[in-house]
Amino acid sequence: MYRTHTCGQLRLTDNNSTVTLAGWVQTVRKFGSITFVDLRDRYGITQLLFSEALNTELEANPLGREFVLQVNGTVNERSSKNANIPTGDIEINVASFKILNKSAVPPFSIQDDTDGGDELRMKYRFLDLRRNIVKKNLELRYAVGRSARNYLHENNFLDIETPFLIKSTPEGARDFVVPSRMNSGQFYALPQSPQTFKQLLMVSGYDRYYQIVKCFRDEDLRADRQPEFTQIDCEMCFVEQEDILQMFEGLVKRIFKDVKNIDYTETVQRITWEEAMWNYGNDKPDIRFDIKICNLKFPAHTFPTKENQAAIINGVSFGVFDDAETVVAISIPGCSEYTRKQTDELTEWVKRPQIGMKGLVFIKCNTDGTFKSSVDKFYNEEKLSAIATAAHAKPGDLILILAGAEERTRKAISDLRMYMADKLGMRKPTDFKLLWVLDFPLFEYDEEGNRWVARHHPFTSPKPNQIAEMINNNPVIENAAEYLKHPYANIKANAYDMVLNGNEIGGGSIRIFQRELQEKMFAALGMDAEEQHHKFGFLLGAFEYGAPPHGGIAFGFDRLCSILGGSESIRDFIAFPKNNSGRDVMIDAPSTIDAKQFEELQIKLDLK
RNA sequence: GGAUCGGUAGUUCAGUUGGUUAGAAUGCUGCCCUGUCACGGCAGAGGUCGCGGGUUCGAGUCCCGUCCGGUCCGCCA
Repeated sequence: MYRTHTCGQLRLTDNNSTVTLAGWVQTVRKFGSITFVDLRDRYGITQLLFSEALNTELEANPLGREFVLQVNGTVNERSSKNANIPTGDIEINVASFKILNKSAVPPFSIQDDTDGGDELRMKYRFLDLRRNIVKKNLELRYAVGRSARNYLHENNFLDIETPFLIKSTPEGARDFVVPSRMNSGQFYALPQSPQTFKQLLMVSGYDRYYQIVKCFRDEDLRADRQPEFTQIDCEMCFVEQEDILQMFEGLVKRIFKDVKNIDYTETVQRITWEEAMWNYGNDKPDIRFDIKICNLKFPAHTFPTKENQAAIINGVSFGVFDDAETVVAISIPGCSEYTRKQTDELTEWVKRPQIGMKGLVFIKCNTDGTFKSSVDKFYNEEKLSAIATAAHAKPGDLILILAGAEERTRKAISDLRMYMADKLGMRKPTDFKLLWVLDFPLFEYDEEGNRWVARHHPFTSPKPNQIAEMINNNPVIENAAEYLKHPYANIKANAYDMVLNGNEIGGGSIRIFQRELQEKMFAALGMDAEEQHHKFGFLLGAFEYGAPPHGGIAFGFDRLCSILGGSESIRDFIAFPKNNSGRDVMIDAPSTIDAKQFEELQIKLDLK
């Protein structure tokens, strides 16, 4: 037997018992003829005492960091206790020991505050995973998965596996492709999601399906994006949007309870996509802090249901605003005393190429009720006061105003809003605020191809009252400049995103289940009948055989874990992640394959 | 495809206006130490300054190219 207890197990109540422990040497502290060793395993650290009697043997078999050690000895109460660790009251008085394996000196320290950089930690990920902090993240991941499975199981969902080797249908993201040896010249694709399979399962009558499943997308990476990632993928029959929202609000609340012991009892807020863009400039707003955009001016077509406040800024000859398509403002609480240096810094920030603004207008709403702005030359006290009122600014606030082209400016004010909130500590990682974003546009206009593309995916149904509008209109865009006047531009999707603290953690839709509508959708995306048949004939065919109304949702499992764990990066919640260029630096993948493999695949490499 | 920051000892980093023998901390090695737990003390080893080219009397430092890594934009139905 290698061990009787783990290194996190023994307490004062075990005093005087004889035990055997096995683990890794964390540290060796030598004091002349006695030596302390911290022995570590997954469960904790236990201090070992090698007394004088073992000194000779220890000198003949010196211990180093990360050696695998087995010891036999007696549990003793310590003379000086360590309150920082659960086993701190006791130590093992070692009677005999055995080095089970030696270790090379690790290239970085195996501690919470390691001296290792990211690159090194990834190269030696198997050592990095020994660190408590990474282990905690993987434990959290397991807890989230287990909680989700319990909830879905209790609600009668069935976990069904779907294939990884499937057909390439590059509608959205690029597919990873896999050559087939037995089908020369042909390729499988790895699934971007099990979308069509779960819909076919609905046709088969498995009315509640889920799967915690790997998905693959051959796109560029980010801190929160990996080429292979995991989704909690769900689908249900005989449901409307409201049923889905209820069910999966419940799932996330359950995860909060099980994993973070948070009672998220309030109803999850809901806003439309249009409101999100209007108020936050973003379709996944962080609503933990109450800063909303004031629209001083914007193109009338952008948010047709709202009126803008252009009257306030008009009437003076200020070219920056007059020439801009959009003028937007946010009011930052308590920042009216910003110095010239601080406002200059903000101006520099919005002028960075990634934000791309030409400048920043600010109005300081002084606590004495006066105003001081960077546009005093153009706007008198009365005008500034009107702007402040429109922006819901209070005395002591700092109003930041951006002007420019609609899309860029709206994104910039959204980024600025987040930047200021970060700066002011308004985005606490321990606060959690959920939000449903509803009523997305069904289509987006692709300028390059002068055609419609599906905003969510081509299986998403339009709002029920707009189905006729979709079927009865010709999707062809005849006047590219006025594409917004096309009936399709106003069709809303029966789709929903769940947003947590400014991150999209899940998204889904009620699906199309009628063949005619699905064909119309494919046609709208520019697919002729032949292409439809080639790519999605199996689905259209299945819709002929009693397809029930259905819908679903998929949650980004890695991202959800990282947010619950309070981290920006999903990499620390994945045991073996890829780096920024999609490489696994530990096993050095991807790599070339040998000539024999090419031969078997009947593939000749001809790199450009 | 693009922007930006970085690459100096095993590791994390500093390195001034281009100027003597490139430093610190930590780790590592050796010696000392019977109550430490970030143990302590003394001594020591350890460097192709990512790579290639250029400017210069002289380059870690300036310029060009390139490779690698981080972050972001595009992209991610």
